[in-house]
Amino acid sequence: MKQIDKRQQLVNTALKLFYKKGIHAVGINEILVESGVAKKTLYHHFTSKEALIQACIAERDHSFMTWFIQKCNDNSSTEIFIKQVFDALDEWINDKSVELGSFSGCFFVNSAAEYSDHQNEIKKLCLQHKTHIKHFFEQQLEPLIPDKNQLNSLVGLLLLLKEGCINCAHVMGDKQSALKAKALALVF
Amino acid sequence: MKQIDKRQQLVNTALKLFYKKGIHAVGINEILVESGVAKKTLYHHFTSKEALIQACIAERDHSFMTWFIQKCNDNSSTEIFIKQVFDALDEWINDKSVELGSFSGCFFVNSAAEYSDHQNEIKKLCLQHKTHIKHFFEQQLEPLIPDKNQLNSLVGLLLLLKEGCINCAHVMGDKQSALKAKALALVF
DNA sequence: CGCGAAGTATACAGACTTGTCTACCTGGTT
DNA sequence: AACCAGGTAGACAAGTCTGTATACTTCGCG
Repeated sequence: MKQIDKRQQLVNTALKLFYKKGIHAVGINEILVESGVAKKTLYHHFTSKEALIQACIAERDHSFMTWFIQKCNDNSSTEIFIKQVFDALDEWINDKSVELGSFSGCFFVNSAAEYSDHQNEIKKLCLQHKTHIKHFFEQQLEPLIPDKNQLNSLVGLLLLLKEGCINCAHVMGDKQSALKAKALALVF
Repeated sequence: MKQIDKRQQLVNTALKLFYKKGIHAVGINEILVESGVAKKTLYHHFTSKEALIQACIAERDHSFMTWFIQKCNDNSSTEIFIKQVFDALDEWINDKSVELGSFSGCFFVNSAAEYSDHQNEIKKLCLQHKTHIKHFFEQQLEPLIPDKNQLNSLVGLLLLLKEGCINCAHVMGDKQSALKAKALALVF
């Protein structure tokens, strides 16, 4: 760690640009200019653009999960938990959570759409993030809902509404979608 | 119209490739080879790649709406209508509707993610498709639900669940998401 | 003091991109 | 019979992309 870790600087800049414009639309030179880092340094830390992309996805997975878990830490009742989940999503959608950057839909959905091959490493990493979310829901709700079937169907509902409101907000511009989703989730 | 309309041939091939791989990932030469059309012919029908992309989005909007409206034509009760909607989505997700091509998520969500500028023509066309869907829902349910508030909240629910199940199926690989969404929608 | 890791700056190779241009072919209409 | 819109094939211009190479600088540590 010299002054500011150049590797981290590259990942942060690349992630910001990839998230905003899409992966294929952003070239390496743009990332270099924006971050103020030399090309040699990039290829010192990463073997290729592909490796940089994978590091960005890992970074986003980590920072998103950290943020989300911290926002939804109270699982004293299902009602409280559900409220936390969609209030957090509402904050994200309406740019009230600085750590996630300007809202531009789900980075993993956007990125997965740019790769067709299901064996592709990037596509697999995107899917992995979604299972992280699912596991988190299951882990938090397990103590509250003893019946396995009931648990699974609530987790399924939450995932469906989460994906739904993120996409309605992104492509339809409905910035209240998370609050609508919350109201629906609370009716069970 | 000579034998087979070359313009249509180009749009069909380009749409298939854009949908599968993403817009930026597909070059014009790939479209030419795949469709067996000469470059001169492409630039005879379209001023640029951008114009071809726009034609593809218009084509997808048209073919998707035609298919969807035909699948959801019975609005004798809200229950029947909701069942039709999610059964149609289930067919699409599980590749039982040939006219939509191999399922790869929502073409409009995928495409919109590749453009950052909200003034971009392509992004606007993607948003337009989503309003077409919304208007269709409103138009079909209006005679069945006299109360405006109730109508709006049901339309909102359907849009949320529709986007949700499409994305869960695409990025999480949950091919039963449409049936789950149907069950939830029917509880109101 | 000197070494080596990490950095800057930039030229360059080689492949790929969009879009233009020339030269030629084909089939229907007047 | 002659014309011409619409087609093929492919070379080419001009630019962009990733990744490599060269030459120089800075800084912490033994």
